[in-house]
Amino acid sequence: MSRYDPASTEAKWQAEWDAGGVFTARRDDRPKYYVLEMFPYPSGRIHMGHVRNYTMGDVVARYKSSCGFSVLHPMGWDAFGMPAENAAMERGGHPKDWTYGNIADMKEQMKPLGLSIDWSREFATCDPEYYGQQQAMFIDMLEAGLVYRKNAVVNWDPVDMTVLANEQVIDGRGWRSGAMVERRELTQWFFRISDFAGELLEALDGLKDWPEKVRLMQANWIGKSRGLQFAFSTIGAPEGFDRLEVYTTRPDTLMGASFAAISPDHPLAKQLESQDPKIAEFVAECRRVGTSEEALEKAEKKGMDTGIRVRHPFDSNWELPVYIANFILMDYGTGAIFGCPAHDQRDFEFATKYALPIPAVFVAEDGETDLPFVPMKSERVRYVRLLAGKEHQTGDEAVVAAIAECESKGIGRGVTNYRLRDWGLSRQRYWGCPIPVVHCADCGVVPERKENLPVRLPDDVTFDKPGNPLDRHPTWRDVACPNCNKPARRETDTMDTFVDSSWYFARFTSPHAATPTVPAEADYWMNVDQYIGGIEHAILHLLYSRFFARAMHKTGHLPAKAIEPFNALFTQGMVTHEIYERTLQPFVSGLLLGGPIASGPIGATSRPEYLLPEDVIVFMDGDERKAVLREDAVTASISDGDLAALRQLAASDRASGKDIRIIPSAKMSKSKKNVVDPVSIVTNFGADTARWFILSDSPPERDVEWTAAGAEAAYKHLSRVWRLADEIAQSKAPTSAEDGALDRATARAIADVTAGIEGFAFNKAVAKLYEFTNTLAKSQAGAEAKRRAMKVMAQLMSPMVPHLAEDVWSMLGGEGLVVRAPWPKADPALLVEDSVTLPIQINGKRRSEITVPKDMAPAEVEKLVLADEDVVKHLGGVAPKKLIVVPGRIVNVVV
RNA sequence: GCCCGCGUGGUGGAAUGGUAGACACAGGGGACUUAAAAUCCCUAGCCGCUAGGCGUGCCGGUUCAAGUCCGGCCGCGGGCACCA
Repeated sequence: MSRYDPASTEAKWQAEWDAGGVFTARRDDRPKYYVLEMFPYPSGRIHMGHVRNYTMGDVVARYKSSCGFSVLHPMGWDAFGMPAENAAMERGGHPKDWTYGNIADMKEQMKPLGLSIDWSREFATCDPEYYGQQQAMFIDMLEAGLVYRKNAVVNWDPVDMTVLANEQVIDGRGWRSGAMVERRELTQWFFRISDFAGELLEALDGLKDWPEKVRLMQANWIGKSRGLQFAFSTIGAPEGFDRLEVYTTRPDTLMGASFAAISPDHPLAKQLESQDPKIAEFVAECRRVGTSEEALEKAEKKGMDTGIRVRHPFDSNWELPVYIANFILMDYGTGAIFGCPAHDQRDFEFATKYALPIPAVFVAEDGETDLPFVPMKSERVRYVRLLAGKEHQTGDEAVVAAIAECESKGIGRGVTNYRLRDWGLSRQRYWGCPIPVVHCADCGVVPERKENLPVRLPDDVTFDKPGNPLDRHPTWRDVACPNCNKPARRETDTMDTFVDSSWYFARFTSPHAATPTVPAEADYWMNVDQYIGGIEHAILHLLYSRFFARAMHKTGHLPAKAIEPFNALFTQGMVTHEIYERTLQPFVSGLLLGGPIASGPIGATSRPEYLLPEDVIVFMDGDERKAVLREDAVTASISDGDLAALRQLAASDRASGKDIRIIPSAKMSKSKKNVVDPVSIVTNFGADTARWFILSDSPPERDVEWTAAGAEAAYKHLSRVWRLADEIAQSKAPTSAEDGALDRATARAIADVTAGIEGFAFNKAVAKLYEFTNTLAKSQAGAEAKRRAMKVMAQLMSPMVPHLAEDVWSMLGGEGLVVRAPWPKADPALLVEDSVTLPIQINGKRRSEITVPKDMAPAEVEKLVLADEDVVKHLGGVAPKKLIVVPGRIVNVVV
């Protein structure tokens, strides 16, 4: 072989690794290291986001393996979910066939990437072997009181007669029927995650190796608040509603109360609804908004006076109206609030809209009172009545004082509240894990017997009409009660797919066991030492997994040490690409009369058309980047490099209105066609090029833009390393005076690349490898010194570009496979520099520099600085006021 | 609407509060070649002939010293509980 040829060598090395069982995880006496990337949904095609995710995990896995750890690096499939059902509805076929077909396709696409995955542990969440164990745990959790049933609202499509996911509701309408969506109550299963709210919040402090922002997002999501819960006494309310409980985080603003408001889902609202058609109409209108918080918050704030009044707790003569308002959430607090327009933006808008008073809470000595959102002129501001005479202080203190005062007067009590709601897991869909219970007229809800698990999804279902096919499958649905054996109905709801992904990491420790986990295996492998995935999972998936680990511990499926299952978390950025768009001309029959079309699109029927990156040629026209259709260039026999011809083609496109616009980079998406298929990159350049490019340039946590130029540059660099290794392997140069310098550069490279990998700064590790390559290529050292350096290069590159590393290693006669070689260590003696160059600033501006021995005393440095020619020139005879010497870093002369 | 993050040359980015722009892409110049590709070398933030000045989204502050810390804006992105 005389040139870099990934097409032939990559497959060869992969076969050698497989044959040697290099990546099979083993429980032994080495310390273990568990690396996990968030497992993929089997959509059918891998995309660059997957490549980035798995490459990062692979770097860590291979690096840790070289460092002497017994590494677990598994892969599986998050295989239940709506897309499979949608595919069945649109194209026919069965979700199962679609899903397993996609898994096979994706695995085939992933294999050539050369990932160090232990494929013997692979599973899909839709395997009965997996979801059967999930059902067993559900039953355990039911017995442990961690699951319960209650009513909850869903999006209901009244035309299709089916439940819709939030993403299937578009502008308040069902995505297929177009009908206005309604909210409807169903009895559903819930996990008691809110019981763990305090614990899940406090434990965040211990997650030192999680990104700060993820911990903050979770803390905000859990939303701990301290407030006052108290009851208004009501006037004119229906029987049983003589008190109205409200919760407020701002009891100090109680004197600013203007109205009370309840959620449309509040029991009082429901009671009124049945009595008053006008209220019924309003509540129905409120329910036409979707269930998502975003939809509720963005909707126009509306309310309706119920006619009921409540007495202010501080003054029984002070009456407040009770509204039903569409922005009050039933799930938070008591589903009822008091409105304080002077101190809450939303309440202010509401009060303004319905002409309600805006009472003051504070008063200044000169009589100035607080107006909504206008800073007060007076500095000393005191509360009115409640907390009377107290100066207005920071929020927390005032709240604590207000709660104390209210409690002392017998008005309510201080309570701690959480925003976190229980996790509703019921889904009215087929392609999910069946909830293993049976509904019996006599016995109620009865769990399925464990020996009957798994409750398998039936295969004979159709998707020709909307709704859940399990509901209309009598032989599956109608069963005998496991308790009394009388005819009963199986639960037809399935579990939220988040349940599947909340414990898969634990299942990987014993993927095919007859119990959910095996103690010895879970003890050895848990926790996940490094978890890697997208920031979009920062809240839900990670919070649910943290809850599930606790629930699994309570039910005996995980050891206590695993209740925080992910020791370290890394959230990677997205892969983006620029977008190529042009205006698709409407089809015009006949001749376009009247000569050339002047400019621009024709009429209103023009619409944008997106083009795949592979179908365009991008080039520079002066300072401007332009693009033409590759097919047009080929037709006109224009080569990629013929700029003049490309410019001319672009100009003629422009004249005819079919010029291609380049839109700045955005997340790769099918609809915008700005996707690059990893398979074609691997086919054309090899896996190592894809891996090298995706690791270079951008920091892993940030978005990376895929560019063809960048991919080619990566390939060129790898080719250069290959040639350099080839050259060095054949070199017979004698030892030289430069050998020592190269050894020092090698030590530096080991230290820097190791630091880059350890710190999850792969882009910096890559940059250091570029530097090391440049140094080695220029070095005049002897053959032996160069071979030493090049072998270290192979080892340092091995986690990132493992195939090329094996090539280089074998060319230089390295022993065995580099994948099995221990990570190189830098000789500390070679890392020490004896002298240091200090920049000299005068008033913060760099004017000169001096090179001094590393440990020179600051006083000595000062003398040299003041004697420096440039310093003397700049000072112009003026004595400096101050001289700051930061040893080893910088000198600043202040005049 | 609420919560979170990000903003540095033409581009991706580097920089324990201490020389802003490492490394790379694209660009410019050169060598090699009949020519091209490939490869190698040099160059390069902006303004200025130079001296020098200006520069990390904008405005202000702290400091001997600010991309980095603090306050206020602007712009872009992610999440919002039935998408995975």
